[in-house]
Amino acid sequence: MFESLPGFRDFYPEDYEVRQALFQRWKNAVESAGFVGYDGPVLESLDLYIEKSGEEIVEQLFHFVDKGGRRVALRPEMTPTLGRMAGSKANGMRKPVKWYNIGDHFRFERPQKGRTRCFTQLNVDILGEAGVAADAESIHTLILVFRAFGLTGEDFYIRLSDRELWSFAMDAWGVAVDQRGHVLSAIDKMERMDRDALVSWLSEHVGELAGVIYDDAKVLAGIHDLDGLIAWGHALDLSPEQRNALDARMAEWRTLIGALKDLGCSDYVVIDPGIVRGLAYYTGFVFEAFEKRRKSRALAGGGRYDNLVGKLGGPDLHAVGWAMGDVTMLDCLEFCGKTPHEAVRPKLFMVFGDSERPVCFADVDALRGSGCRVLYSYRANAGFGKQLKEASQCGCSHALIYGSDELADGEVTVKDLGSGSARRVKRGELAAFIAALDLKGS
RNA sequence: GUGGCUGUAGCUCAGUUGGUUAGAGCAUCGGAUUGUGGUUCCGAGGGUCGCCGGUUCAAGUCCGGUUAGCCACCCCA
Repeated sequence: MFESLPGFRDFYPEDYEVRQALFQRWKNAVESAGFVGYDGPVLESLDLYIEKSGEEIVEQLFHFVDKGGRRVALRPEMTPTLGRMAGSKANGMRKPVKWYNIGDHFRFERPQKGRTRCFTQLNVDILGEAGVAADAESIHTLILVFRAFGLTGEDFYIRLSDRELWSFAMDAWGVAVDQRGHVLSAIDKMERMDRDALVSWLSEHVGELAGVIYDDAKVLAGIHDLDGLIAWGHALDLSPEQRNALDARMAEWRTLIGALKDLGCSDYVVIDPGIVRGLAYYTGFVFEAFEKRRKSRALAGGGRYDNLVGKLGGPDLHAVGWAMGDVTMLDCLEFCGKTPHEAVRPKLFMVFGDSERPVCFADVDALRGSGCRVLYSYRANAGFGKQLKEASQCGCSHALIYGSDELADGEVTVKDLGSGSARRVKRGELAAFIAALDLKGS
């Protein structure tokens, strides 16, 4: 027998049902915030990704040369496609643009916990708004998504940071522009590496500044409140122009935190400059969501990327957005006992004798036509007992019994397979009766 | 890319210092059960013991390689 490729998953019905329920709640939650869906190609030009992340990422992509000689790649993330699509129509679109996508992404890496080679992501982005109103709504929407699964502040939290703060810090330290990426990745590693190892790694790029940077960065990363950030800013050694810019940024911080508070996000958001995110294209506020009771991969991550669309050749377009993966999210929901399931609908099983078959089949057609789920046995001349057994095994909620007694009165017996209770219903009223059944599901 | 652990039925797993024809539970299928299911009982099907090679009279068991899965590292969209 063939097996699935490494890192690719089969979804048998039990898993498929959960997966669809996940997508449904994603969709409902983000649409409630006014986002509309879009999609793009799964296969894109390899250069689209190289443009954004550099040649070295090629080794992590599923890429090949197509029969037309084009270098192409399966999409590893949605943002470049979004940037390309939005960029080409940006001038004609009413702002803000609020789009979401649920789609498969591919990454050729070694599979492990929370990571596969094909994963589904929810991407939620706001384009065309420079102000922090967009950042606030982006974060609020992320929280809406978590809450749509019944998760609370006991289950998850969001760490909020700002790359601009780090830029001011690097101004004060005197870090050269072309070394700033290294400093950011050093900050990203601070939680995992000790001082000696990190300082020695960082000193290869910034020389003897490394020790000062590490110690100052540790201070900033340890600040978790707005007043602390402002006080930290006051102590920075900056030029008058930079001072004005920092003051303006702190005002934006204040606005953002205020908006998040008013939107009911305070219980979930914690200021945490230690988050910087690995991607090169982020420019401002960045955030990541984590489980609260367990160490795990980030459940979602995002931030502002104001330069990406322009870099891809489009007009300058402000942007903020985030992505959430299906693998880590389902893992989290299972841990929290909140695995989603689709709404329970009545599932009917037709039970009939051979001579009642024509009448029964007419109702099968009619009920299916009105949207009911209707099953029946393929077995010929099976007794009512056999058919009811099959009904139970199929997970049906109700059996519709077409017996000669019932049909003589123009009725059928509707039997609730959960409680065992039964009642007669006129054939003509079946669809309405079924529609009125209220099944309590999870 | 590096390392650790693990591969026996659809699933979860037994399988003794190497020794007849590799087992159990669950699941599946059939029957008991021809107008009322779930329970119970009986029966059946289902295996290249991941794969290749080696040692041995003899390998599911020991050795080497390989492959896959899980986990950690690396890296992170």
